[in-house]
Amino acid sequence: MEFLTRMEEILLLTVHRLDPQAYGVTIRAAVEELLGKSVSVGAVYVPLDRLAERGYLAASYSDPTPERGGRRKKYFKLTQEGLKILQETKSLNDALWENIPSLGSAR
Amino acid sequence: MEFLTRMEEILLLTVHRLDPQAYGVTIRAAVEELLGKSVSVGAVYVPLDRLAERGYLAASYSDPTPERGGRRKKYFKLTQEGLKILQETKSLNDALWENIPSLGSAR
DNA sequence: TCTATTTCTTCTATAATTTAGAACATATAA
DNA sequence: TTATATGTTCTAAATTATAGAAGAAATAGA
Repeated sequence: MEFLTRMEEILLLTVHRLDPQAYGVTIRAAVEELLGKSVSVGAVYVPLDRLAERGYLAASYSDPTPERGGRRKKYFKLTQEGLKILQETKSLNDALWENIPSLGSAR
Repeated sequence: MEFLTRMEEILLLTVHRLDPQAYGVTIRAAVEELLGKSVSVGAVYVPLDRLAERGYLAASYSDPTPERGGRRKKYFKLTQEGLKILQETKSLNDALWENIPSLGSAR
């Protein structure tokens, strides 16, 4: 099975969660909140574009909005392929963590 | 939070699961079974050594065994640090996948 | 108007990680 | 003493992640 890197998993899930408000800035903010640390612009935009190239995300540009600095945004959305790979990733995760009692959640 | 790459997660969990029989060959076989595909020697040994360098795994060499080709083995075991980072990884995973109902397991 | 400021994306160089597989070492079998 | 099996080490190449400068386009305010 072809598997996602961790950053790819994080980004796909974040896009899914933010839908339909997922674009660079909101995605980056959500990832920073999740990880509890700052993340560079490149650390988000570069892999996002790669995920789109691979067909896991579809990108579309919005019109500019009438706000100061309101440039057009590049919105991302999961494709069917993206959903599929996420499901496979979940299966892998479940298999990986199955029967690991001694690591009970330490949230 | 410092987080594990996916391969690191897979390897730490595999070592944990195989304990006390975790050495290169058994680890590689387990990973191949998990992923359902063949994995090169380097893809396993290189990151294993890095995990040991970082203190997440402890390595120790066994004596050779009286079998044809029975060379000494390099056994790996999780350290306290390794357990800790796995627990943190589990927390991250739980947070990531929380409230993603539409991706119900597709095992 | 024209300059400042804001929002957002693109670009690109570097670092880090993964991967493949050749090379090497050493054990028993024949 | 040569063949074969089991294991690890080494290293070059490919892939991925990261930082952050640069660029583009919008409104605000003088």
